[in-house]
Amino acid sequence: MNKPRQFISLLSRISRLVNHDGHAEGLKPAQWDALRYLAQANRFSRSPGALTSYLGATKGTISQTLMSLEKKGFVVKTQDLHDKRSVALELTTAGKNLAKEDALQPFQKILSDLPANDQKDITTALEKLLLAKLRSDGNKPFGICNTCRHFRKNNPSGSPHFCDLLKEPLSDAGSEKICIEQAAI
Amino acid sequence: MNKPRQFISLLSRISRLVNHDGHAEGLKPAQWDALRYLAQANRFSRSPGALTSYLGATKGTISQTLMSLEKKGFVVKTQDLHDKRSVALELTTAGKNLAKEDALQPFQKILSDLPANDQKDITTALEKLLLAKLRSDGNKPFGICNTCRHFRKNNPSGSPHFCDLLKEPLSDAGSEKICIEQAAI
DNA sequence: TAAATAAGTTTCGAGTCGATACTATTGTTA
DNA sequence: TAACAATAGTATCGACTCGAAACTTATTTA
Repeated sequence: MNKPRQFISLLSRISRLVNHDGHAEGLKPAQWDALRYLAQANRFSRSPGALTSYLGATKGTISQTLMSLEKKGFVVKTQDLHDKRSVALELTTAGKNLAKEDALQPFQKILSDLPANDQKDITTALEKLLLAKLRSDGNKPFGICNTCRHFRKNNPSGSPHFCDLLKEPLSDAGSEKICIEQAAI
Repeated sequence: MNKPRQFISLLSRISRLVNHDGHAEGLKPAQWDALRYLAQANRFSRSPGALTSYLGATKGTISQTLMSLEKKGFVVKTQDLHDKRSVALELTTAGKNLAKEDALQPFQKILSDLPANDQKDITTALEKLLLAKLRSDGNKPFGICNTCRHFRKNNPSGSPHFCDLLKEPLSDAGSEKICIEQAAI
């Protein structure tokens, strides 16, 4: 069997299993993806547009998914004060609790049951593959705030940290979250 | 950011990108999955039931997917002679040609552009993860025929190889294919 | 200020997917 | 061997997915 075909097979089979596990707790895979994102994204990144870009979907699809999550009581929408076109998304308490019971927990368990160096190798491999694909597609990486070139640690006045791009203060917790503007140093 | 969440994020994001690429050439991801499988499966494994088990879907869903592929002219169904309940699936010439232009080719290119040892590490990692998950879910591995405990190489009389489970001769090409009965040695 | 752009929503059509019910055929068992 | 169970698939339902395209408001830009 030739190597190329093997890689594609592996990738598609794993994706399928991931997708399959995404049917849990009455949600669909896409809804879990949105919930997971909203639980991890910082306040600059919790909008339908950011979610659209993160998930690589179209605006219409995201709109539908958010509508479902809102109807189920996991998400609330509020209008942005500065830009009246924009919508700010927030998880409800129920949404936050559900996000903790992630549908992909079984997969997490699989990993945890493997030897420690396998765990590390697998995570590293997935990271490399994801970044290469994102770069190739020209998509934003959506990395962690405090790994960004605009992150300024320990700003003396006020909040502990600072975003030099958005000119906004950052809390300790906030700087651990996913940001749509994150760019490698 | 805690490690567990990171792994789940990586996994779900990659799955999503894979799924996204699966919308190509007028087919859907599930249809590509079926096409890819049929292009690789040996004759004992080209049935709706085997495909159902391989893809971890329900019989109804597979029935629908196959109906689409049949209507598009990529698959033909024939009734099994021995068991009149069973259906044998075969790719048409168009189906075989399409399978060569796999929708996940872009992903393959991503991998090929990485350093050789990264390619190997990533493939190995995916293999480990997939096998661990399949084992945990109690699913069949659907491995390659000639890596099976029932594979007998170079049977003297007639065809070059032999399956000791199904008591059937195996060609060289056939023994390179995916089999539903494959079991680790 | 008019035109372009951007953020979201709405609608459409084909497909997905789990669940359930159903048909036909084959195996088992009493 | 007749009755029952198991197996291979199909059909239908409802909620959802997803790309595409049309459409509404806002906000920029020229």
